[in-house]
Amino acid sequence: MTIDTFKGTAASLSLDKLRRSCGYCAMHDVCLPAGLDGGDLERLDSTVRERRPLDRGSALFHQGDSFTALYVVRSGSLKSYVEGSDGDMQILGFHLPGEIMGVGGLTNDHYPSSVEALERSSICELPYPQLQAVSASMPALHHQLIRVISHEIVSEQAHMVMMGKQQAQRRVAIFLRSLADRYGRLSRDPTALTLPMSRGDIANYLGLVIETVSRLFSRMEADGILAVNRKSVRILRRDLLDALCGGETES
Amino acid sequence: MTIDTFKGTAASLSLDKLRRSCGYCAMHDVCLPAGLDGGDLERLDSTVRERRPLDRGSALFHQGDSFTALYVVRSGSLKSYVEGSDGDMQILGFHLPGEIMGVGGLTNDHYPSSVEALERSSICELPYPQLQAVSASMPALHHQLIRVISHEIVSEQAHMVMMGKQQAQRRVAIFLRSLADRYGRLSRDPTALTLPMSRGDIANYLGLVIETVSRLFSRMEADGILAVNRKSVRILRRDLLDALCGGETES
DNA sequence: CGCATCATTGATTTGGCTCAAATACCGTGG
DNA sequence: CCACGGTATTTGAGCCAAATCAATGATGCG
Repeated sequence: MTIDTFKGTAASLSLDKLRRSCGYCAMHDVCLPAGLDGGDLERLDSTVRERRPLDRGSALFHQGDSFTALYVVRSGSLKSYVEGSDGDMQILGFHLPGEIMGVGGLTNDHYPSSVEALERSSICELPYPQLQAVSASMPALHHQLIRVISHEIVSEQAHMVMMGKQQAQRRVAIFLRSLADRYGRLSRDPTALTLPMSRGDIANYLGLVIETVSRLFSRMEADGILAVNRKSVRILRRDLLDALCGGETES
Repeated sequence: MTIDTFKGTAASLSLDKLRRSCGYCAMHDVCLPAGLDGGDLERLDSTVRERRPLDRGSALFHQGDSFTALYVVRSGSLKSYVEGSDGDMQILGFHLPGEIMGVGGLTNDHYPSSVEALERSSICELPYPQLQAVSASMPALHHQLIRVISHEIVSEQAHMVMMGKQQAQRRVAIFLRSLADRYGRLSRDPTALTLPMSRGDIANYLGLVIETVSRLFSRMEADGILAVNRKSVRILRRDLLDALCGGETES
């Protein structure tokens, strides 16, 4: 392997570590380290731990667990949600590679929501004490952390706009567009979506019922906007999709 | 004045300044400086500027303005909202004394929402470059800032739960309870609310129409839960109000 | 005092929910 | 490989909570 030529010794372990490092991660520039340079990147790397992959349906943490770390999706996808005492749940968001999870826990000592894998997913763990220690002497990381947290706020606000008064079809359209754009940023084909979440999850997230989502998928397919097949959705007419989204700005 | 005994000279200016300082501010322990000790507090103070009061209806900043500062309500109240290109607006939140505004701007260089005074209000301005400089050498402030931003996320999530699938009456009940609790934290009477915002603002914020809010106020009055008179709302039966809110946790 | 805005109340409509059923899909075990 | 049971999804019919439409009443301001 060519990598060995400049990082010669102690083969498998260090190679493995390198492969897992932020600098070589495919998410590099859409993730927390975006904008950090070499030295800083290494110091951040030293605080990142990789957890063993989560299987579909298993939890990264639960609402009420004590806050210990922030997490970033490395691969796969997850959902975060809160559960009321009466057992109803509300999905707050879906997390794709490069996206951060657990920021709600920073303000208390407990996570205010749960996060669960939608498919087998790998996760980078950033134990908060270490992250704090490192960022104390690294203004760029510190600022980047604040930016990432603030970005969460803006995304949530976009979601609130959608939940506020938009029609069901527009909600679905905005959801698909947002997903397509996030796929695009990950250099995946933004017209060929593979929805990792169930119809029920989508409906819950959008404040609709499952039947409505299903009907709207069918309708948009009949209108030639989508080709829907189970979990795979192909966007045939992005222009029409955008039209359905109306004048709203997207996340 | 007793204050002069330990901060003797240069009468009016420094007294004025003192009166405006975080240490003497009534919001002290519900605001950004909560938990900071003497020395740190003074250094924070040096970055705080007080803007001249905003009149009802005037804007603190507009969506799209370039980001320069965070703001904290000192007195009065404000609303933040976004406007779609088609002119529709969605209110994202109301801001009472001690609460922070503008955090959405941290992730971009522009504020993603507008903020407007609901009544004559005074505001503390925290120019971000200075705040950044000061917090770089003050881990406690830095952490506090992150906590405050994270708190915004959690509040928004609570709002999303409400917007998700709650009945209209529950939304109104949760809104009133949240306001009452925030009044309480400000040591105001949490049973005697003075709503600084219009019915239209409330309706918009809750994802309802104005008529529905009006009807529900009337209904809750008929049920003996509230006494409503224009902008003043007295909570007569907090227990019944809580019951309407259901098993949901509040912000 | 008169105008303009805000709020309340009533009548009617409707988008999305609920209830109900059929269909497709998936993993499992024979 | 195929049959089977369970789950997820789609589709249909009717209903309901809240929206819309329409006045009327109250408040505050110039």
